[in-house]
Amino acid sequence: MAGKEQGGGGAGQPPRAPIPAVSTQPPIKKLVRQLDFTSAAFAGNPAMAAAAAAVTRTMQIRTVPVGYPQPHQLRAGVPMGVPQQLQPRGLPVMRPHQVVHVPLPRPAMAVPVPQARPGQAQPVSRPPVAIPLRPESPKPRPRLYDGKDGTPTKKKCCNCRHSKCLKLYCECFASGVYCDGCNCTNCFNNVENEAARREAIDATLERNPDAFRPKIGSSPHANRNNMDVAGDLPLVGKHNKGCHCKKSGCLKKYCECFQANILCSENCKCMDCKNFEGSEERKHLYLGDPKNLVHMHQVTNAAVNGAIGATSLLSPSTSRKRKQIDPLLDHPTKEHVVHKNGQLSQAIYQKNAVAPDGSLPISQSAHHNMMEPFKVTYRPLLADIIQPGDIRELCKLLVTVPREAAKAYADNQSSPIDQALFRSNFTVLDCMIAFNCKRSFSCPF
DNA sequence: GAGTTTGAAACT
DNA sequence: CAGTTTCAAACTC
Repeated sequence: MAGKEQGGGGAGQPPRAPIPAVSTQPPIKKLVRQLDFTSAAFAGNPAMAAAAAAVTRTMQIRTVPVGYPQPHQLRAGVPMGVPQQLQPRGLPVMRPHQVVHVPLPRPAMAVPVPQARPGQAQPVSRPPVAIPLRPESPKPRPRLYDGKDGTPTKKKCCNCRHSKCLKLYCECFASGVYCDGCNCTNCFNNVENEAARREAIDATLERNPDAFRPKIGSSPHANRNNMDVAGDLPLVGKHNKGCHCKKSGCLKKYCECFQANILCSENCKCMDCKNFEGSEERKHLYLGDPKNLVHMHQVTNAAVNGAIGATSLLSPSTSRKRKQIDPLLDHPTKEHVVHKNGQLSQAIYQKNAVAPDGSLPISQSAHHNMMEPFKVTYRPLLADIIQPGDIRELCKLLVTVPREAAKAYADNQSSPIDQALFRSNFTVLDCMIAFNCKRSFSCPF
């Protein structure tokens, strides 16, 4: 009701507290020993330097810290919304290009950020995440599925008529952006109506503290290696609330899961769902329309790059939705399937496994009350980018060039320590390569 | 572009 | 929490 929506405390608020100290991103965590491919050891060998640089880039990709969206994903550095634990009644605040440490309940995505108010304690129980605030508008939270071609696009224009663009019906409002150039009527989602907007935000948050959070969160079960059978694509994250589709089969954009290019999960309460791993309908949908494949690739690229949340890249995911229990595995509840801490035993991983039909490895999850145990497979992050042939070429390069370089280096009277370091670097590197070559590559070092 | 369908959000 | 209504996007023609 309108009265209820007016209930917030927007007007007359005390001045906002200053934004916490400008942050810098924490140092990138090194997952493996960082190899110094830029060292002088390669200075005289362009080919080697190039190969080393390529490997270094690969390693850097792997070492993007969890919870840090890429800069382009932070176009949605939105000042609207959320961390209720921090700011139950948070309001949008625009500050020019500032970065704020914000405790996030879920370390996955760029989340609209309310600014702290004076007198409100800043909980410290959650790791801070740097989120830039921008001056002009609340920018939308990352939407991975904006463009019809899958390209993450600038925000949509709404066509609201009755909601004043102050309800979640309005995509702009829901995304945390002012309406700008929209086709809406009687719009209150603008600077001129900031007070009303604040109240609406308050009311919305009152109804649902997570209202402005990304709907597609990083699933604790999400698996970066979860590849789509039909589209040969990773399907990361899952809808936090799940969809409730009845007629669309979850294969139309009415379905928020489908729209976000994720599979329905156990969170969903949909009927006649066809948006699950292995679904023939879904497979045909994508295979039949190359544009959809492009869409999925583009969306996926954004997701893998962190828009959905890096954590989704690190843990197994729910990707397959099934409504029957695997008779071979009689787990009565999902708790038996999904570990409480979202982790799965390493034992159930099958590295580089391939589905029986020759398709890419699939991950499985369950649905609703009828769960199927995970049979998660593992795939390297770049498995579909770097092909085995590429690896072999790289291996050749890394075998031959270093030998020559090592010889030249040794001949150049380098110190034993330098030589040892030089060799040790390639031992680690070679192990990585050998792993990616499915152990078909014998380490020459 | 108008009308219909759909499902999320809002409401009771 | 479940059922109903409202709403706007997605879809169809």
